Amino acid sequence: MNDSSVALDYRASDAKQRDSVRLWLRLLTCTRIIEKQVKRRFADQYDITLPRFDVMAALDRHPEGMTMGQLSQALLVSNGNVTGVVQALVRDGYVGVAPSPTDGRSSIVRLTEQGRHCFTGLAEAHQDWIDAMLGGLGHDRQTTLYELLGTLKDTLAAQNGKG
Amino acid sequence: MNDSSVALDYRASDAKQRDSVRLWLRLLTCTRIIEKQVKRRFADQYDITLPRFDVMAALDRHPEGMTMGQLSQALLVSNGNVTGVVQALVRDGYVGVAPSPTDGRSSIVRLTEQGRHCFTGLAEAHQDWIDAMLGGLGHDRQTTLYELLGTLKDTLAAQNGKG
DNA sequence: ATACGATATTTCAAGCTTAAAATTTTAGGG
DNA sequence: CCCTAAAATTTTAAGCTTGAAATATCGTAT
Repeated sequence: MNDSSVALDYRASDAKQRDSVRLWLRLLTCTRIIEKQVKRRFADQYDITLPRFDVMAALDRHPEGMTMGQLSQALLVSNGNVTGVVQALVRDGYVGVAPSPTDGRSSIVRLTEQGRHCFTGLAEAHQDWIDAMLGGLGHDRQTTLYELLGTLKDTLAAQNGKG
Repeated sequence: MNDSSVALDYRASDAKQRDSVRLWLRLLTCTRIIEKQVKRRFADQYDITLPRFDVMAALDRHPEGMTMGQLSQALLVSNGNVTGVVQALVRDGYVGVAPSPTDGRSSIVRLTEQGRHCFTGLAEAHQDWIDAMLGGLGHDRQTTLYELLGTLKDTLAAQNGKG
């Protein structure tokens, strides 16, 4: 068992290693650990990948359907990426694609009945896993962490505008 | 510009969305934003990928060299993955591979002189970017966040042992 | 009507990622 | 020396990811 902070902490013994880099590495480590867990459990227990879950989650929130472009924007991934993931979900019967009635360029992607049913179970399991993984923090620390990450997200967004 | 928290926050309007899931989504969003920034800057300014930087960073900390297996362990990625990334770095002249003198199965990977020189610049830029991105938080909040993430990492590790 | 710029999507090439199978070498017992 | 189990690595197949190029369609100005 390798301690991931040590693993990812390049130049750990280097005094020049700046605090913010250490913070970043720790943020990255925590995220990767959780992501890996979730990914593995989805694969083991539901034979589904994280990107497919993400697409289904987005579609679940939009029963009216979404275009490829909307999906791409919502998930922060490229257009071409969405194409492949959606095609896989179509093959599996979880989503359906229909031409847009108003725009010949667009197609509307929707969960099928099977897809919606499947996703319900997926989402519930997902929430349980996350609850179990983060619950150990305790309510107060979770709240503080949530707020700090909110501040971080805001400062990042502010820089994004400027830079 | 899309607000990523909204984007990733599936069932944002659903009261059943649990607090820990919201926390997880925010953690994920922050990490992805920073990772994407760093990735893009490495690509634009140095024509290098994140995984290659990671390998070089690990090798920089081990001037004596590392085996493929050690690299794989240190970076938390698979064996086969390391093979490809190292091969790319060899092609670029940044690392060299030599057979292990003691174990015919193993090869020792090291930064070349060019690789070490290149990495110095990379690491400096990397630290500057992270500093700029996280610095806006302020020192106290950075410290608190660092500590909270440490606690999270510990509770995750504890579960890993049990689960 | 037609031409043009903008928009939506797909295709493509390159690269990262993993798990599983195959390969090679080591080390130890006959 | 041969056999075998374990260990290190590579290969392979499948999938995700991106950015750029190619298609197709829309809307509009002419």
